[in-house]
Amino acid sequence: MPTLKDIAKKAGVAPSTVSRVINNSPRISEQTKVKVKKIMDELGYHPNINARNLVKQRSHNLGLVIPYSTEEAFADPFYSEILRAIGVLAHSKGFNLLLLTSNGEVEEKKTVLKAVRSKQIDGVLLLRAKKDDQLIKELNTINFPFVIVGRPEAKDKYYWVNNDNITASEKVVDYLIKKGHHKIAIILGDTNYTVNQDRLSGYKKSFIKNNLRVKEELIIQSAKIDHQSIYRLTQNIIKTQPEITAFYGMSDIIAYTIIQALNDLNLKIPQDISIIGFNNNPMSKIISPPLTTVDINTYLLGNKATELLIGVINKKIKTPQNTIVPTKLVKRSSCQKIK
Amino acid sequence: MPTLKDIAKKAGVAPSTVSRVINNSPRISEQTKVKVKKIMDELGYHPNINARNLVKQRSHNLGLVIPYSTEEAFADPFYSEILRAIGVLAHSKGFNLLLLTSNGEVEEKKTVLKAVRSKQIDGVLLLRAKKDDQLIKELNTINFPFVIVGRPEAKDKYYWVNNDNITASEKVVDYLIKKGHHKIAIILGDTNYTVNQDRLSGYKKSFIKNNLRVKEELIIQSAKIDHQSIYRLTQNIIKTQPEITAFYGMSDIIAYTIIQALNDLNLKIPQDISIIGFNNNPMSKIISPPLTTVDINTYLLGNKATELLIGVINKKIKTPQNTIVPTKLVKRSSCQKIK
DNA sequence: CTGAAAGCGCTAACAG
DNA sequence: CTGTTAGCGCTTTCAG
Repeated sequence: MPTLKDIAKKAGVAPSTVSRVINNSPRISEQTKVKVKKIMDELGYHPNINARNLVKQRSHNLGLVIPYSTEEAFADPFYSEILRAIGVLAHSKGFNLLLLTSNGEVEEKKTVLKAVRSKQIDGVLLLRAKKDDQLIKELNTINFPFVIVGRPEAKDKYYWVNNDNITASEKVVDYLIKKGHHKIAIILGDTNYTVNQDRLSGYKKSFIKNNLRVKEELIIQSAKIDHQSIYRLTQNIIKTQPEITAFYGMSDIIAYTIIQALNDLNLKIPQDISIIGFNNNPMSKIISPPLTTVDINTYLLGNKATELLIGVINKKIKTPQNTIVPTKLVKRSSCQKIK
Repeated sequence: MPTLKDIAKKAGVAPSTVSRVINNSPRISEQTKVKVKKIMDELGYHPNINARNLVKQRSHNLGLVIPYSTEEAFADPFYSEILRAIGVLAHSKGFNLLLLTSNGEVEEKKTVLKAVRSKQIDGVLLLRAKKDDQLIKELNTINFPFVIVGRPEAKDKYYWVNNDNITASEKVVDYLIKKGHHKIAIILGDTNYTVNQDRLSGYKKSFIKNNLRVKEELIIQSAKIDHQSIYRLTQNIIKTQPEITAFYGMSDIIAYTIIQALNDLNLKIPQDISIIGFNNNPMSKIISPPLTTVDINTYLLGNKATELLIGVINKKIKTPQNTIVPTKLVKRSSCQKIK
């Protein structure tokens, strides 16, 4: 494998000249540029990226933090989709993606900080925001570029991209209420995640706005959101509170399980009970009945976050800012009017 | 940010000693090791990975090639799941994952080879195998470590991990035939991918073995496997050939769409038509009716492939070999006996 | 426009 | 067991 020096020697120029050709420096004659390029092609030369990173102190890698790879979380198509969006933009801007996987909060922090300190990445994309997030705090104190997909607690201290989950969730419930539903059960995951907090706030806001009482017994929080847990919770609550007319799942994945749990009790959707989800996974239009849900524009979320991060890395963007990606209620046939 | 030299100076030892401490060299006294480590902690030292990579000519990064990020492909939970498996093992062995995304065959090859030649990765994991695969050939001629998840055309030239798709597919069809189905439509994607070739072979083998004629008009191949395409194809074929009693989708994702397309024609699954899929996505047990499918053990597929690749990288494994991961027919309620 | 030379931060002989 | 030293392959002043 030839090095820059080999090229220089063969071309009869100095290494610095070759370097200038590689980096497309303007102060170089067209003639030598062509000559050097030809020899690079001949010898099949490719710059060693580690050498470059070492002197430039820059890796052109973006670190990607996905919630600890529990089976459930990772299986959510939300991550596939946002990964795709991030990948496309990063690639077009000359950045690679480094997946920072881990299986626990402590290990996650370690893994990320190691990549940061060892200069393996130029910035971090955090695909989640939670209460009292140690990783966020640490990255902030060392002043390392990072962007959060989600809402951090300190809204104007960080760079972030998010939906307006509160309003979107409020509209979901407005929609159900307008259809005559008053007993709406909501099932959500760990409220340490701000996304769950916000969607719950929206739920409550709608009730209050519509002069209805928020019934705590209809709010089902569960740290575990695997299939089995949700399945059981759903069946329990519908048995103890058969007056429920609608279920609101905090993600489409959760909604799917709710549907199955109810079907297995011989309840028909939407005739007996209405269901609504959140995220608009590709699957949601396919299942039966097609699921009414909120499109959160996952692709744009990833795209904007990546753009923002690259801006911060390149110091084009210097003050904390955020982008709100619009959402849209997608009405399908899993909800029905109550007489 | 302190460097190795800073540590050496402060500790009053040579740089090489510090290096030995970092690399856990045995020929070093416990005493100095403790002393140096203390100072590393004090100054918050972390080795610069680019410098290390440069001298070691090793990056400890695994390149990951996912089929061109078309919306459809990436949304398949198969990729989330295998990514998780790969991530877990890679991480435990001290490797990071570099996502090599692209949007087209030519660009893909470029992206991967650039990462290879610039020494950014130590090995490549290919999550697909296709006919006349240029990337595979190129990686092979430059003798770069890579492992294929899938069956390459030249079976004993490469390192690969796969299911026995032919046999598994044959058993799928055996199962349907045993239930009395003779008119079984199969819907599959691009047959340039060996996975599709194999699953089709299995389909044919079963028919022949059972002394039934393979009807070409029941084999529906489509390069595009997005929702809309499959939906239309399904409705077309059932209209033109209403004698079909079962559909076999080459992936669960395809099967979901088939179900919807048939439901929309007021056909009941499994009463009117039986459906079977392949892959056993997490969703498949949740939808209604729960889908009969083949569990391909995605996690093990990823795990074995990663293990193999790391073995090749570390030169523990030197001759082409392959692993077959077992599959299992998962019987659920989307298939029914014909009278 | 081009060259010489120093150095990014680390490892690996080789000596001792 | 530890120190000295010469690079790994590239970029970047500084001269010219």
